Amino acid sequence: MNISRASDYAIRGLVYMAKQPAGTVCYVKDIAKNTNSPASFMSKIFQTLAKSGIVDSFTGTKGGFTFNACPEDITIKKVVEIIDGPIVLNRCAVNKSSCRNAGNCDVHFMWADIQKILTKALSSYSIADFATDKKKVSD
Amino acid sequence: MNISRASDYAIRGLVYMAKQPAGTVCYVKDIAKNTNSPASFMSKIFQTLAKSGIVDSFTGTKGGFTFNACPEDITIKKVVEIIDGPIVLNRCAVNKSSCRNAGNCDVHFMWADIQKILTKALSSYSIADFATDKKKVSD
DNA sequence: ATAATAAAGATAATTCATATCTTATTAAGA
DNA sequence: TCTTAATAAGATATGAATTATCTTTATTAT
Repeated sequence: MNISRASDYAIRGLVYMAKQPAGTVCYVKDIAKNTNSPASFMSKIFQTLAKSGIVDSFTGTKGGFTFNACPEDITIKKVVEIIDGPIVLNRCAVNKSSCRNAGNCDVHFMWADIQKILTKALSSYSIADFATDKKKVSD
Repeated sequence: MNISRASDYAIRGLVYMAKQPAGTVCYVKDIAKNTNSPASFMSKIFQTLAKSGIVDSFTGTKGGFTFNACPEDITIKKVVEIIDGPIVLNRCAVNKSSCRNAGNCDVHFMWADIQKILTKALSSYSIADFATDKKKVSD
């Protein structure tokens, strides 16, 4: 019941990028350093982000990644789904037919309900919410 | 971002028990059969449930497990926490000090917020909600 | 004494998370 | 043009957690 380190790093990495002037080419090395994450792992994560299209990648010297979307449009749900795959709280949450207890599953409705609540919450935040220092909240 | 098989089995097992007359001694064998789950795994799960106190266990012939609480009091959150441990969406969700980016963590507030929403949803359902056939919802 | 049950512990299989290593690509400079 | 350094892409490896299974022991009703 948690997001992966990879999703956490991806979110932090995208927030870092969104804080730079639009169009800035960022190196994994710098993204990793500024987010306290392992560079080699971050590299893998940004490969996945690039495949999804929300960042662009450029290989070779002076290559790197650029943010390829409006930070407002990139919700936390979207990032988590790109990295961890679809959010499925329980295997029977999606549809009853994929459930082992098909046709007689007591809990299907509950998981569908809770999942809806969770995904709504994840959709209510975007990368843009963290891209300015204004947003800081004290403990 | 999902509950474990173990939690799923635990919930189904407890629902099965709650459907029996109060005080009924249930065998793991029967619980497993009626929930389409592996008996040996279910056995382990019920050991954990017994340790937590929400079921009682009796060894020996005619031994088994009894439901040791009001099904209304056993929320889904409680079961998941007994089996999977505390619900922590992201390691920095609990408190900022446990976060690698302590003192400068953009996303702490978000995870604390989403976690609160999720745990509230998990607390809004209890085993009792599924212990009668009245509750059935069509797809 | 026997059979039925759970408890406890050991082990195994599989999957997933978390990386690291090697290769390909490119820009820039010699 | 050739070499080098910097970079991402892709392949591989490690380790931990999940999901079991199996075996032995303890307990108890018959």
